Amino acid sequence: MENKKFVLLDIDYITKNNKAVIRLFGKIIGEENKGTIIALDKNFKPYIYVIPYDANECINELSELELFEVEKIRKNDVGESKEFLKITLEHPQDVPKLRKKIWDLPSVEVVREHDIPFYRRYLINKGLFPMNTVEVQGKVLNSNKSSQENETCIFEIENEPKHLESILPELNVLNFDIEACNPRGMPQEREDPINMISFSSNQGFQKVFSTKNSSFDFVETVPDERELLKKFVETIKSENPDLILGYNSDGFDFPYIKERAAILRVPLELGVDGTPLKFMRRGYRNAAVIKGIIHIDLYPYMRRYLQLDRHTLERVYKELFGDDKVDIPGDEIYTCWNDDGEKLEKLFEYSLEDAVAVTKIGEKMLPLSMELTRIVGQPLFDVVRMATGQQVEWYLIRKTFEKGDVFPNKPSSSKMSKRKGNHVIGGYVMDPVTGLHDNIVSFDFQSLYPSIIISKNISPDSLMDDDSKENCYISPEEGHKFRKEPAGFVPSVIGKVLHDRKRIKSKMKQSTDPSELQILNVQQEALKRLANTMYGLYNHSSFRWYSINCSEAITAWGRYYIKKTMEQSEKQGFKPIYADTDGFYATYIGSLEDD
DNA sequence: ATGTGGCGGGG
DNA sequence: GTGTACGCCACAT
Repeated sequence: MENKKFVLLDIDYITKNNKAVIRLFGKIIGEENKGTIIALDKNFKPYIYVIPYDANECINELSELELFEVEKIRKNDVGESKEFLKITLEHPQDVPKLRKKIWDLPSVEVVREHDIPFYRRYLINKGLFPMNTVEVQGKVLNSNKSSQENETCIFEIENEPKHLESILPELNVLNFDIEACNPRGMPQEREDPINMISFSSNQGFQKVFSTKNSSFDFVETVPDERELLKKFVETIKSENPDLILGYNSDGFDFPYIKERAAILRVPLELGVDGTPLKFMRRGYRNAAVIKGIIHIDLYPYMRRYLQLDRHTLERVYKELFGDDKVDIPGDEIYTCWNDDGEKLEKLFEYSLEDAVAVTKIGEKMLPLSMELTRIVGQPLFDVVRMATGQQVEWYLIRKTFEKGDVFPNKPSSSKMSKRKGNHVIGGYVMDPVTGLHDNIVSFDFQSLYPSIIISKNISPDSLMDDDSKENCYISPEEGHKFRKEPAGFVPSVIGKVLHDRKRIKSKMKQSTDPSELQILNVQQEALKRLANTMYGLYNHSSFRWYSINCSEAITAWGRYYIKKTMEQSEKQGFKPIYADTDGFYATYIGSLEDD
């Protein structure tokens, strides 16, 4: 038996002897023996829940199917205690195969928790958090070749989670960029070769591989494109990064490399387990996947984080760092490449600068996402590609599991389009009084909606549908009612998030260490993002905890409070001149009464 | 006003 | 892979 401690980078499962085996990819830190590790667990089985009309009849009907185990269990379903059947299956792929059959049984009302990818289920149920340290017991493989049989690990989480600041510097981040060109526009992967591949890492590694010569010593010349691609593979192997970053690498660099490598028959066995680069469809875009290395495309990421008119690498770089980087307009790259003097040299510089810019943007932006990863509890690869709403949803799913409850299903597409037809009145807006104003004062509610959710206990599980008017909060206008006790699921989660944030902010006041301050600031920003996203989700058609009543109640109370505050301010001698949702501006015209 | 289609970004 | 998810603007109806 070995004991190993490592940072959990990634997770998946493979099938061995018809059984699912979870693989945890990690990086050993804080020891001399740094390195990649793959830990295996074959003792975890998929399961789903069923709400039966009649439990015994249902067990009877289920016995026709080949299921591993069926068990009666009482659980809370959005505040309501119900009898469930927990059905354990042999293999994750049995779930999509059998759930429809099970759902169609006469004694089954509904199937629940049937759409959770196996690795996510594992992270949640084992209480594991990617980008945090994990301790495992058992036989453990070092990377390369996973041919050994019957490995088992028993997992234990470290009691004291490591601080991000002690993990971040240990991670090796490799950044890259490719150059190709075409006289008529965008290079075509079928005809135009790759001319350069640039690398830059957070450890100071900088190199450009090219099929042309240069006087720069950061350029290494190779005889042909085949060798260039081999260098690409070799560099990733020798640098052994934990993360690989690019800019539009999901949509351009990796697909281009894959196509060129296929044409030139260069194997792209980049994964730490030796598997090739592959693409996964994730919603409307593809994501390039290298097993065991976290690939992050900063382009879609920056689009979500920065509200800009354009998101070119140049534009984003200027926004973050204020200064311009060397830029060559797209249509001049062909001319530069076919010049053999100064212009070609400039292209080498530009190419490396792009990789360096990616390094710098990564260093600035990644701590926030790593922090979110450690809160949300899903892999960094997934978290950086998720909309905030999805991050919140996975966070709530984990919280539901921790509470011991069953979470809601995703809505069917018909339910979703029905929801889309519902419209909720937004925040109160008062058109500005035109003209120049003196003595302007601004009034702001600090996180108005999260506060309302907590103080009025607005949650699907505390929503009342009976006629009683006892012990509840009644919303203005529509008159939705929320039980005062017990604390609802969403309010208590938001409450915890805001409480954690408060704790971090007070820690910030005591700290003077700039690097600690920076990390703490990132943490509180991550928590703020989560808290501020939650209210709007009640009105998102695909949200598992969707509730039009909750949504209406929040904005109704919001309008009520801002109007009331405006009235109060008028009594104190202020004249509101503009209001929007959670704050207003007013001019001071003096006390109305003499005193 | 509402529906559908295309695009971003990469060289 | 226990999958299939963006958000905005242009343009047409």
